[in-house]
Amino acid sequence: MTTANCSGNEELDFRLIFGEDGQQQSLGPADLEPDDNSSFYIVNVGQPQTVPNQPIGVPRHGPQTHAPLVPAHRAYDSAYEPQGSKYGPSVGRRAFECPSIQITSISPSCLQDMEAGRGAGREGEEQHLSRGHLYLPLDVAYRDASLSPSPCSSLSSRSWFSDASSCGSFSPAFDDVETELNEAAARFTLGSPLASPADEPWPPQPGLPPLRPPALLHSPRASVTDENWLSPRPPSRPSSRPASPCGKRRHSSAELCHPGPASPRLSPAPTPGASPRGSVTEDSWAGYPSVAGPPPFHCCSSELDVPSKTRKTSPARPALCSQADPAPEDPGSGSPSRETPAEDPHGPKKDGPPEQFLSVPSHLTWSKPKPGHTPIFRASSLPPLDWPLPSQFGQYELQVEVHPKAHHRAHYETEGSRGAVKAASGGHPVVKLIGYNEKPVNLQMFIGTADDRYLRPHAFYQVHRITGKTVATPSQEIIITSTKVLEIPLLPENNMSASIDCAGILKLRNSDIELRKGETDIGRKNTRVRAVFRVHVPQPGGKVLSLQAASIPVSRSAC
DNA sequence: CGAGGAAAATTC
DNA sequence: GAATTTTCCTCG
Repeated sequence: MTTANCSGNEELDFRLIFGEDGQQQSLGPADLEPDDNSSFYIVNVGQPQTVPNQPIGVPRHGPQTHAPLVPAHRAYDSAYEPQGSKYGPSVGRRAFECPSIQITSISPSCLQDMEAGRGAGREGEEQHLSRGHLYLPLDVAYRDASLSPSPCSSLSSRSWFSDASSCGSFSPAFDDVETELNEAAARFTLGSPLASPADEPWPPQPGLPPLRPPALLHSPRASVTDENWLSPRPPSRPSSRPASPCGKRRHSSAELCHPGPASPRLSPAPTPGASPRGSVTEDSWAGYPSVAGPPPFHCCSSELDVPSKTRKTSPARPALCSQADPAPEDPGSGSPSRETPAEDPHGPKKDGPPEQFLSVPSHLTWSKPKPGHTPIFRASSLPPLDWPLPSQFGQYELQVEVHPKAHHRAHYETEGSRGAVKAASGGHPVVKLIGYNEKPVNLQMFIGTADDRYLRPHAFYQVHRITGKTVATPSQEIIITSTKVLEIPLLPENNMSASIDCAGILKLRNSDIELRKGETDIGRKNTRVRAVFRVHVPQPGGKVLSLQAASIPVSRSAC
């Protein structure tokens, strides 16, 4: 059957192959290209693509336009795939909650069954998933078991699957860069909450490899969206402290996006019955259905499965607001990957988010940049935020010229902003793109883990856009696979350099994030973060060169 | 708004 | 009970 071996953290060996006859076949890099004649596919390998950073002024279109706002991070869980899913039906990218590879051998008849089972409870699904399917329930327990809390960088639960290096086996397939890299990722990243099967044609469009039938991808349960963001937060701190920030005098900027009292992003949702967890985490964001309207919050959740561990304080939690700030400024910098609800026709649908399968974190397969890998992507298919990228490639280099101070106190939603991250020198961090000076490009920034082995969006922290007279650098917030990303223009006239004086750090409550379905990291003592910068440099042929640079670790992000 | 500090609440 | 996390208060 399907086998996914994770030997140690360093070595990950995937052997997932099954033919129609049920015989195991070996899967090699070359096998990454789905064969129409074969009925097996690897689903949800990799992460949803983020939208490429396009030159300022150029509106982005793409996968990331869905508007879910959730705390960033977890790219792996963010189901997200190139918009339009031209590669096939969109499967919730979060098809799998845990790292795994699902191989499915689907026959036409089988598809029907599955289709029938779609929408049914898990039980029903399991029935349909027989041979050739590795079915991994999303049960939280599953992840917990593997969870290895590692305070510092949230390697924690994920450490088991380990470092990217472990995925070497798949890497080769992507060595061919621009050619197949994106396609492969797109094809194998089937799960995308954004595009629900319902919206996507099935079978896949002609010419495209058949993908897993919607049924397999669909989770009977609430979509990621519902479960996370939309869910109201469980009341916590019954006692003296009022639950949510609502009653408090201070509100985070996030509130701007939130209609209600709840904080903008993570605050509890007002709607009763919603899931207790709803946090702004990445999961939730990604799953947030695109609603017309800027604020991708979710105020209501259908998710009933409420973790026992909940915070009593806030009745509901506000969803992360991707565009809390419309970012009036820098209109021209159209962010490619903006996940504005309105922009994402394929945004996550409530009905669509598949969560019944454990997803295979992208890092599993592409954790670390490999020497031979070319960080060139199609503009329409940018690498996920947790995808390792080099800081330098050829003549280009993204460099953090001035690093932030080693210490910064992040603010909670319940507090006012604590200002932008500063540099040790007293100024602000400075990032520069070397080797390119042709036209403006967007510099993306998000808060990542301090984990040296696996840099990815931090589950407990989000970048926070600072505005005001003290801020000279224009910026705008976008949400990419549930991670808040700040976009700052790098202009030729400024030597493609930018002073990051507009980025603060928002601390999400541990309880909110940890309760998130699928979340395995723990927040306690996980207080080190890094500012991660990315830039997508336009290349001939509609491709972009993606570079990434991270700052030194910043600790005590929360006080 | 941006900080710094401290009390209150949680966790371990 | 100690360590941490969160929230509340104050001040400039």
